[in-house]
Amino acid sequence: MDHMKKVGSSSCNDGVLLRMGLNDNKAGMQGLDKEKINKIIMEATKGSRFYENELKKDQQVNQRIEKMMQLKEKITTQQLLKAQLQVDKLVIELEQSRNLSSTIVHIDMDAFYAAVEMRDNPELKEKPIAVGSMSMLSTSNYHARRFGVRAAMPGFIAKKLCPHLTIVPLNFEKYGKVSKEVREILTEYDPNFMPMGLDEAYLNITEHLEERLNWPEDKRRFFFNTESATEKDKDDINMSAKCNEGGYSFSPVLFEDNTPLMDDHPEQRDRSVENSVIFGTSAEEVVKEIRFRIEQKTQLTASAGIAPNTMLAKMCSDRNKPNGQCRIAPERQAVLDFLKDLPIRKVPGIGKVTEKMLKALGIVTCSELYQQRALLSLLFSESSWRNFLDISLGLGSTHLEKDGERKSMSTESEINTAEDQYNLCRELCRDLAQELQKERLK
DNA sequence: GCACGAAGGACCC
DNA sequence: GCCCAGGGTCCTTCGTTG
Repeated sequence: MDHMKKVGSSSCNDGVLLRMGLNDNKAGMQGLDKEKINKIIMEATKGSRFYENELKKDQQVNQRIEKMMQLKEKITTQQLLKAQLQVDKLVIELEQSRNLSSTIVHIDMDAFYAAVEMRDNPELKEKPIAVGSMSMLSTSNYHARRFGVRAAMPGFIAKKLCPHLTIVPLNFEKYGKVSKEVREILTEYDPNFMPMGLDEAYLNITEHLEERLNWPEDKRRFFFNTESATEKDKDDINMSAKCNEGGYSFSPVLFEDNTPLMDDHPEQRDRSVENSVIFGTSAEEVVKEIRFRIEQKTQLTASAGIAPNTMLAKMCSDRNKPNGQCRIAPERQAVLDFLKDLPIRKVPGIGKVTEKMLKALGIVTCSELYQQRALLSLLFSESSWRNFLDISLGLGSTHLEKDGERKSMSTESEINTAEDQYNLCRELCRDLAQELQKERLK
């Protein structure tokens, strides 16, 4: 009962702070004076309608937690043991179906809107800027993040945190154009890649990797745009090649101090061998190549994650932001090592509510999520606890599904030949098999 | 009691 | 001085209906 009261009473401050206060989950936001920032945010927000609403929502979450804790008190040792057996049986099945054969890449453009605006207006480069309006910001650059300014923060509060912040209005038309340029590159590596908004995408490069093994060097050679960019970029490429360690690898951060690649004289572009770089055949090399090409084409940097499934790839791309990449090797142990001390809040799909509910059960990291699997199966809905189990085992989807594709036949205009029909049937059967497996043959 | 769909919440960008 | 978006997916809950 004691901890229950704690949840209820401490919530007034902590809970609302958790809701409204700085979320330093984002890249470029570590080691800030959180207390000072939170004080400014709270002072600016207190008494507003928004604040009252957040207070109400926080109380609702507390009630949910209280209910959950009451339920937990009633669970007997026997029930828990039984649940443990059942869940562990499922764990064995899930382990057997673990698929490490796909190479999934998550590409994430660094501070996308802000980076585009900085590129197009060099005056903004050294300043803290955010893109959006006084009422809502969509993103901020890394200078601004040092002040605690981040996406989904109202501009007027950001101005209090950083009085000399420049707020640039949104220009979706421009971002759409840049996004298209990036997609043109991505489609060469996976024609079925899955864009997520303007600044993110998932690719399945499994097939590309196979084909690439037989490619001559020239097909893997790319040219630098200008002289000025050459030396530095070459160094960066070489350095990143050396930065491989254990299960995952990192490339150095070169965002803040990176000179932009100005393509002032394309006609003078030197396309000699010295001005080129050859990428290897590994997944890391492919992703370095993609990021290199994106930067050469758009003057913008991207971060990337390489892993056996989409969930891991996404978390991985977050590891070494900005302008970095990270790989989880396709081995069970590498996956589990990556997850070991990872806070559950880093997992896509776990937001502040779920975080708070799990924290009340003493669960903060993914390994704790695994340790409490039996309890979770008794407290949460089937789909929730199964999702928790997938997360703690590092399981996720290994094939990409494009919106609308497969789900509806009417949009398929290219089913002409018998071969098309055969292929479609095969795909549908494979999907059905996967879904049945997912549903445990319900 | 079940199936179904609407409504609302959590989460994402 | 301005005073916390909008659009999407997925899941849960709840009311309606036969």
